[in-house]
Amino acid sequence: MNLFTEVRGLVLSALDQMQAEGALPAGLDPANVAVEPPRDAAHGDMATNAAMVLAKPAGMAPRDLATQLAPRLAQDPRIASADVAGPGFLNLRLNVAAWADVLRATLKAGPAFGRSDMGAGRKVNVEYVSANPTGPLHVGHTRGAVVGDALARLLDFTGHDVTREYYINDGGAQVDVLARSVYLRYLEAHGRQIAFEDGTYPGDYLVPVGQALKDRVGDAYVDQPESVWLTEIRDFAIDAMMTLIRDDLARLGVKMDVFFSERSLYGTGRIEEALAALQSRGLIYEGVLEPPKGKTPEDWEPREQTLFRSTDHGDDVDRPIRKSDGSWTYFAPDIAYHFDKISRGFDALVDIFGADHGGYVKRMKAAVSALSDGRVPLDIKLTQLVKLYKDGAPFKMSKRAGTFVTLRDVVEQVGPDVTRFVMLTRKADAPLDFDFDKVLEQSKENPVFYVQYAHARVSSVLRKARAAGIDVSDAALAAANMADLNDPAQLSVSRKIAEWPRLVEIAARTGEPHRVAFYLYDLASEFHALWNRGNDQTELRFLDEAAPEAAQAKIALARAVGVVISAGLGILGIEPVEEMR
RNA sequence: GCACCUGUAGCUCAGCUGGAUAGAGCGCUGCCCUCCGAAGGCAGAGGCCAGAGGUUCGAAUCCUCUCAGGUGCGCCA
Repeated sequence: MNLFTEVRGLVLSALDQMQAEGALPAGLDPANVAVEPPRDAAHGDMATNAAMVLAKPAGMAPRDLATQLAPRLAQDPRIASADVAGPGFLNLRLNVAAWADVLRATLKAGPAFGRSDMGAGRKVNVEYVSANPTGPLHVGHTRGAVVGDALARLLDFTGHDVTREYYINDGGAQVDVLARSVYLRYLEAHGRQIAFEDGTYPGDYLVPVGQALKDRVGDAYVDQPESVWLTEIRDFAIDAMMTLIRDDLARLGVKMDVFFSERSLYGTGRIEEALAALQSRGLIYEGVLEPPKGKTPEDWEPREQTLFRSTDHGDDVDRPIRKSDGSWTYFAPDIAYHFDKISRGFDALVDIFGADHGGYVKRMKAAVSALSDGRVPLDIKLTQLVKLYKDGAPFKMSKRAGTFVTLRDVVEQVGPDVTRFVMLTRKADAPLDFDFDKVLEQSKENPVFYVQYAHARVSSVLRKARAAGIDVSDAALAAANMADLNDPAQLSVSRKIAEWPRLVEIAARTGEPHRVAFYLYDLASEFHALWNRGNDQTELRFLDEAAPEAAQAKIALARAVGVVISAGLGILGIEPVEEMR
C-alpha cells in the first residue's frame, strides 16, 4: 500500500471527473501531476502540484483550477482538508483514519510492506566487485560489494528478477604475474632465498598458496623454466584466490549467483562472435588513433589497430579492440562478456565500477548500445574511494608494499552489519570516510547505532507488553482502535511510515540504496522523539500503567516502526537487533 | 587539451522524474535532566546552494560558460 499513489489516483479521478463535466478541457496529460510530502509539515500531510502543471494546457489560472479541484478531493473520507496555497499548490490534510489504514497495512504485510511490482519481473543483471583474482578484497572492493548487493536486494524488493554476477579477470597479464609470485612463494617453501622484483605481488597472503602448491606437487617445479609450470601454477593460483575472495564475500554476507570467467571467452570463438556482431553493423575498422592532446606519451608512434567506432554510440573517440601486435585489448573480452549478458536475455544491465574505471564508462555503454541496437540499457554506477581513519588519523594503504587494509580486517573489527551500513551512509559517487572508532560509538552521531537502538526499543516494548498479558500478535494489533493516535509526535511517525513504499520506489528508480539508510535514520529519529515525549507526557508511553486499554493501538504504531526498520535493514543486508548490549 | 565525478551552515553530509520560508548530525548559545522510559531532552543562532548567464508560473535540481578539488585518457587490466 502506497498512500501517495492512492491519493494521486484520487486526484487523477477528480481531474477526469472535471473533464467529463466540462470544467476542464479534455485530453490533458496528467503525467507530471505529483502527490508528495511537503518539505514543511505546516503545509499539511501531502501536497499536489496538479493545478500548476495543468494550468497552462487548460488555459486557466493555477489558483482557479486548484480552487475547483479542492472540494472534489475533500469529499473523500480520507481527506480532512484541501487548501489552496502559494502559487497553486493544493495542501491536503488526512484524517486519522487514513494513518490507521497505513499502520494496519504495515502490520498485515509485515516484511513485505513496501514491496512493489514496479520491476514487473524484468530481468536485471547486476555485476559488482569483479576484483582481479590476484589477492584478497580490500576496502574499496568492500564498498562496491555492499553497494552492489544492496542495489540487488532493492531491485529484488521492487519486483525485478535479479542476477548477481562477478566477472573474473583471469585472462590478462596480471594472472601471469600472480603465477610468478606464487612460484616465488613455492620456492620459499622449499627453503630458497627469494626476492620480489617490480611487478610481482609480495603480499603475505600468497605464502600459504606457495606452501599448498608444494604439498601438492613436491619439488616438481623447482629449477624448472617458466614454460613448464606457468599454466598449471596460474590455474592453481587463480583457484586459490577465488576461494579467498568467495570467503571474503561470505564474511560480508554477499553471495553471487554467477561467477563468469574472462578466460572462458578465449579460444572459444566468443570474442570473435561479438566482434562479428559489431562488424555486421559497420562499426569495426582498421585505423590510427590520434595521440591524446596535452599529454602525449613520450614513446608515442602512430600505429594501425583494429578499432570500434564507439563514437557512433556516444563515445568521445573510437576505441582499440586489438593492440598493434594483433592481440586483444582488455576491451575486447569485455565486449564479448557484455554481449553474452545481452544474449542471456537481460532487460537491463547494471555494472558497479570503482571510480578509477570512470574513463571506461562511455565505451562500455557504447558497446552495449551497439550490440543490443539500443534495446538494453546499461547503467554504470561508480563507487568512490573509502578513506580510513583510526583515532582521528588517516590510515595509509600501499598495495605495492603488500600492506593494505582488507575487507577481512574491516569486518573482523566492526562486524558485517556496521560495515554495510557505514558504506551506505554516502551516495556511491562521493568519497567516504570510514573511522574505525566512530562507527562503533554508541551515540546519536552514529547512524547504525541509532537505527538499531530504535528497533531494540520496539522489541523491548513488545516483550514487556507480552509479559503484561497483552495480545501483541500482528492480527490483534491491527484490530486495535487507532482513532486516538493523533498526537503530533505519533502522527509524525505514521507519516514517515507511510513514506516507506514511496522511498523504496525512488531508491530503486535512481539505483541509490543509500537513500534507504538515510530514510531509516529519519524514521528512527521520529520514533526516538516520540519515545522521549513519553518522559513528560505519560499518556504517550507505549505502556502507560494509568491507561492499559490504550496500549494496544500505541504498540501497533511501535510494531509498525519495527516492521519498516526490519524491512529496510533487510534491503541493506543487515540483521535488526532485539536488544542493545 | 579532453572526458567523467564532486562543490549546499564553522565541520561532515542529505535534499524526491524542477515545487512553497533549503534540512540532519557534530560544534556553538540558552534551558532541562536526584526518581518515575535520559547510552540524554527541548529550544536558538548559523546559508549569495562555488560564480555568471539562460530555460519557466517556479531552479540547489535542467542547459551554457567560468572557477576549484578528485579520477581517468592507444601499445595495463
